[in-house]
Amino acid sequence: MRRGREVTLRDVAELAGVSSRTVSNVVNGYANVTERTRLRVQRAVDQLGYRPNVLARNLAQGRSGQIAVVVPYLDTPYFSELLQSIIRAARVQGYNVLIDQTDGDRDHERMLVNHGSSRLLFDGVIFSPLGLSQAALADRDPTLPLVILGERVSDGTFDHVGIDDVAASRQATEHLLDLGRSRVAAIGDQPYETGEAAQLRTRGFREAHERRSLAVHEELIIRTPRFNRPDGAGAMAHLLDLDHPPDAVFCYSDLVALGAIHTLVSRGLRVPEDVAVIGYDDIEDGAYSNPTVTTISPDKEMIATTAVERLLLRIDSRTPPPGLELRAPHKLVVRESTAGPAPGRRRA
Amino acid sequence: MRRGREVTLRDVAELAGVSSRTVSNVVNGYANVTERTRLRVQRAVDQLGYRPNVLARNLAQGRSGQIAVVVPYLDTPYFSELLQSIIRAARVQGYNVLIDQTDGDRDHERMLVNHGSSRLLFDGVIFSPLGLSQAALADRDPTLPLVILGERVSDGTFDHVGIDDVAASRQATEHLLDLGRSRVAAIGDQPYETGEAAQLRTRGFREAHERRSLAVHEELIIRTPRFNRPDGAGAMAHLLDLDHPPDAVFCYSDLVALGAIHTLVSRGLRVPEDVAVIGYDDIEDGAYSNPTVTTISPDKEMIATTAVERLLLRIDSRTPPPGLELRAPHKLVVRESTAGPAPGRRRA
DNA sequence: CACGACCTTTGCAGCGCTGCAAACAGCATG
DNA sequence: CATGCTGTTTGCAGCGCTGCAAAGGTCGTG
Repeated sequence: MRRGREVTLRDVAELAGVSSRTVSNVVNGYANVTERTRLRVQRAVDQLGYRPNVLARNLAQGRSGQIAVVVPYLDTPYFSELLQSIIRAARVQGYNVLIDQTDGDRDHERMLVNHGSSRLLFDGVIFSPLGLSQAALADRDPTLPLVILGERVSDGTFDHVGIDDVAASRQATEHLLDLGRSRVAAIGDQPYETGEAAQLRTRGFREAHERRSLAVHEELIIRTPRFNRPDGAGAMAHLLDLDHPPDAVFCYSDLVALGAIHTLVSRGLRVPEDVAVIGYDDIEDGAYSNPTVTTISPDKEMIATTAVERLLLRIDSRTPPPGLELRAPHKLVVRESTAGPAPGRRRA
Repeated sequence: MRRGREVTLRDVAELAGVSSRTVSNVVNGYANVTERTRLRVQRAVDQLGYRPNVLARNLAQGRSGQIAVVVPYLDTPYFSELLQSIIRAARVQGYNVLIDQTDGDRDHERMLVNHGSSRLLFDGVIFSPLGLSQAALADRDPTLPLVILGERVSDGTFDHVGIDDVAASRQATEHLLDLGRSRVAAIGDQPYETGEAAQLRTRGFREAHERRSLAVHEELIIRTPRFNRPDGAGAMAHLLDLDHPPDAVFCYSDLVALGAIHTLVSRGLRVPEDVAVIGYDDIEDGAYSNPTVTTISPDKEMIATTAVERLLLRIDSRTPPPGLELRAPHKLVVRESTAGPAPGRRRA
C-alpha cells in the first residue's frame, strides 16, 4: 500500500516562513531558537500534522536508533522476562528493540555479532549466546557495540553482565546439603565448548561438596542438551533408574526443575520428602507450581538496565570503553520443593 | 562509537568498472544482468566485503522493511510462544520484527495504531489489543496496514485472526459438564468495553449450559482484571470461600488455571477429584505442571503465519484488500486436571 | 546495409533529514 | 560610529540507495 506524499520538514518550513533547518532545530529541541520562531514553527507542525521520518533522520545521522537483542529462545520464560525489562529500559532511552532468536544456531549467532547481513539495521547488540564459542566471538566485527549476557568472560572488547554463577550454584548446592541430603544430583551439565554457562554451575556444585569435604557422586551429574522441561523430565527419569538414586537435585534452570518434578510426581515420589529439588532463574512458574520451586533468583531488572546502559554508552562513545565484567546480585529463594509444604497445607 | 567510512555501492562500482546502478541491480538480484558483469560485480562485492545499507535502501524505497508486533505483556507464555512463530514467519519474508509491549495501556495502544510517533518505522502492525476499544480502533490511521489478533471483529479495514472463542469455550465447558460436574465456575470474565475476549468466553460458557438445559450459577462467574496466575489464585480462593463452592472451573487462560490449581492444592483439595480445572491457550507449562492442565489448544503456528501473510499482503497492495475474519483451528487437549492422574501414578 | 526490437547499462534526481560553516542579526563596547 | 561578540538562522552538500527514463549494444530481418 503506497501511502501518499507525506508532510516533510520543507512543507512545515514553507508554512512557517523559515528555513527547513530551523524547523529541524525546533523539532529536535535544539537550543538557540528564539521563543517566537519556536512558536511559529510549532504551530505549523501542529497544523500540518508533521511527523519526522525516522528513516531519513537515521540515514543522515548514520545510526538506526535500534538495538538488537538476541536470545536463543523467546518462549523460555527467563528470556521473555528479561526481554520485557530490556525493552522498557531501551525505550526510555529512545531506542527501539529488534528481537532475534537464534534457536541456538551457531551460524546465525555468528552472523549477528557481525552486524547481520546488512549495515545500520541496529547500532548495537545485547546478546545471550548459546552455541557461540569464545573463538567465534573473537573474530567478530569489532566495531559493533556488544554486551553479552550470561556466563562468558569478556575479552575486553565488550561488556559482560551476569550473576556470579559459580557462587550461586555453590549456594544452591549447599542449601541441599544443609537439608542433610547426601546424594545430590546435578541436571544440566554441558561439558563441551559451548556449554560454559553449564560448566560454571557444575563448578559451583563441586565447590559446595569440596567445602564440606564431601565427594561428588559423578554418576549423578547429568548432561542435557538444553535447559527445558523435557530435558529435566528425561534426566530425572534416568536418575531414578539408577541403583542408588539421588535424594536431592540441583537443576540448572527452573524449567529443568519443573520437568524433574513432573517425573518425580509421576513416579509417585514426594518432593521434597523423597527428593528435594532446587532450580535456577526464578521464573514466575516456579512460584505457582505444585510444589513451588526453590530457586536462585538473579536480579533480572538490574541485568536488563545495566546491559542497556552499557550498550548505549558504547554506542555513544567515540573511543570504545574497556570491556567490563559486571555482576548483578542474586539470592536464594526457598520454597516448597526443598522446604516442604507451608504449614497447614496438604497435597492434591 | 563512530564507525569509519563503510564500503558503498559506488566503491564496488568503481572497482568493478561499472555504474553503481548496475551494482545495485546485481546485489538485488534483478533480472537482465549478463552473467559476465554479474560475476565481475560479485567479485568486487566479495573483495570489498560490501554490505548494503538498509537505511538508505529503505529511505529510497519509502518503506522500512519492519513490522511491529504489539502485545500487552511479553512475559505471558501465550504471547511469547506466538511471538516466536511470528518472528520466524516474518523473517522468512525478509521482514524484521519490532516488538512492543503496551502493558495494556490504552494511550500507548492508540498511539501505535497511528504509526507511533514517527513515520516509516514500521510498515504494518500485528496487534493483540487489550485496552483498546472498538471506537479507538475506528479512528485510527487508516493507511497503516493492520492485523488484529484475538477476539475483535474486523470493521473491514483490517484483518482479524483468531480461533472461534465462543465455540472453544462452549466445548471446554461441555467437557466439564460431561464429567458430571454440576457446579461449574468460570474465572476471567470482563464485562466491560475492553473485555471482549473474556465476554466471548463467557458466552460460550453460557451456551454450553443452555444446550444442556442447565442453569448457569451466576455467582460462580468471577471477574479478573487480567489472565495471570495471581488472578487465578485469588479468584479460586474467593470461590472456595463461598457457601457452595464449585466442583469444576473453566479458566480463561492456562495461567489462570495454574493459579487456581495452586490455591486448590494449598487448601488441601484434590484436582480433579474435588474440583476439575480446564484452561485455555495450551502453554507448555500446563503440560508439565502437577497436575497437568486440560486446555483449549489454539493452533498458534497457524495464527502466526496467517497474520504475517495477511499483513504483508496488505503492505504490498496498492488498494487495501477487504478486511477478513480469519479463523484458526483449535482443539481440546485433555490432561490430568480433568481426567485424573495417568494410571499407576500417585501424587507427591 | 539500414532499421527496428530488445536487452543491458547508465546518469540523474531525489527519498527527508542533519552536519557544517557561513551569514546575518542584535547589542554592548571603545 | 566602527568593532567585536554572542546568539540565531540559513544554504548547501550529502547520507547511500533506488526509480525512472534515456542511452548504448546486440541481433535478426527486410
